[in-house]
Amino acid sequence: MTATLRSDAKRNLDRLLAAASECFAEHGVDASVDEIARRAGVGHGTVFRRFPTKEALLVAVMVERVRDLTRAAEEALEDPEPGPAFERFLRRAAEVYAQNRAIVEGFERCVETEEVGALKVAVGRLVRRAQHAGAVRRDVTAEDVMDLVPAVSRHPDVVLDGLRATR
Amino acid sequence: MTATLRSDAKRNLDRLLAAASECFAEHGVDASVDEIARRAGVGHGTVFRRFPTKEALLVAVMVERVRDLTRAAEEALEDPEPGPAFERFLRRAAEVYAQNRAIVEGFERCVETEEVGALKVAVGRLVRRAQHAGAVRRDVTAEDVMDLVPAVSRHPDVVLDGLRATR
DNA sequence: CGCTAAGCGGACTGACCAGTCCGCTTACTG
DNA sequence: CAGTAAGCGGACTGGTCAGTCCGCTTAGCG
Repeated sequence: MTATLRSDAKRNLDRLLAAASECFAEHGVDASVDEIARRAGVGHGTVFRRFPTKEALLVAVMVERVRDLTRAAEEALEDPEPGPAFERFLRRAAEVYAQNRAIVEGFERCVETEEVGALKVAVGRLVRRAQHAGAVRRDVTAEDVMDLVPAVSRHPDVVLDGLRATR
Repeated sequence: MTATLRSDAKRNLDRLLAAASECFAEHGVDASVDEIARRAGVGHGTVFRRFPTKEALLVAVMVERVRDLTRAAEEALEDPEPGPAFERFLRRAAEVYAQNRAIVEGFERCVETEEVGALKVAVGRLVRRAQHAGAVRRDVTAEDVMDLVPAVSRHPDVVLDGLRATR
């Protein structure tokens, strides 16, 4: 996929991705390319040599965050207790959300990537397993749960209680 | 406060507010002044004759929405059943939220107005009354509840269950 | 009606931003 | 170490936006 880069180019690319990740997290998807380039210590022409548009850079960064979450979900699946594992994952996702102003809009830009597909699969398993164990109400899907992440980040007790199996 | 306006000016102001309300609802706070003016059928110079900045126009519009909600909360307070009245108000607020892309950011711009103060008072009463009646858990405040409106709009059953008194 | 101040709208400005381009620099190859 | 392609950055473009200004229009008073 990526042809071999010259060593300086590789270093700049790494810095660029790190700077973009920070800027998007701090300022949301409206963070400007200029600011990202400045923080990375490169000219902004360099940004567009690596990514055709700002959008492509955003997606590249967000896909990384999605992978982080997928990994967290898969780890939770290895926990023998379905209910607590589910809850731990949700709290983790809420933390990520709280620390990244670009998450919601960034996600929307990624919905068609295979990475988001993988996340949905992992969360789906996590949810169904918890439902099977009687820890989570039956009428919610993985998408509902991911939808509720922002609410969990601000009011975990209320939302987690609401998600528990009724009766 | 407002000096008497010439009849044409009054008509334009009314149209302007209506157009702004629609545009902000549809496109969020980033709706452009040009589009608002176009929809109102006026030149955009007219916007700035009535409001010093776009921000001021936004606040004027949002304050109206806040008043609507305050009225709804006060009506709910007249319902003899605290629990259902609280729930009905929350669903109503969620509807308003769902139909207005500017609500969240618009609210932030109004937090210091007396109108938002009045809303908080009314919702506070509604919440405490429902808590007294055992219909709502004790550990939430009016602000928590208003915070949860977006979540209610998408997942009313989960969130309302979470808000009910436990045990 | 005629006078005038209130009102009007659109041309204009300056700030900002994504994306392009090109002359200079530098890491690697042989 | 020399040649060169890969890489670089910043000037430039075109578009959008909020906010200003001024010559024209018109509501409404006397």
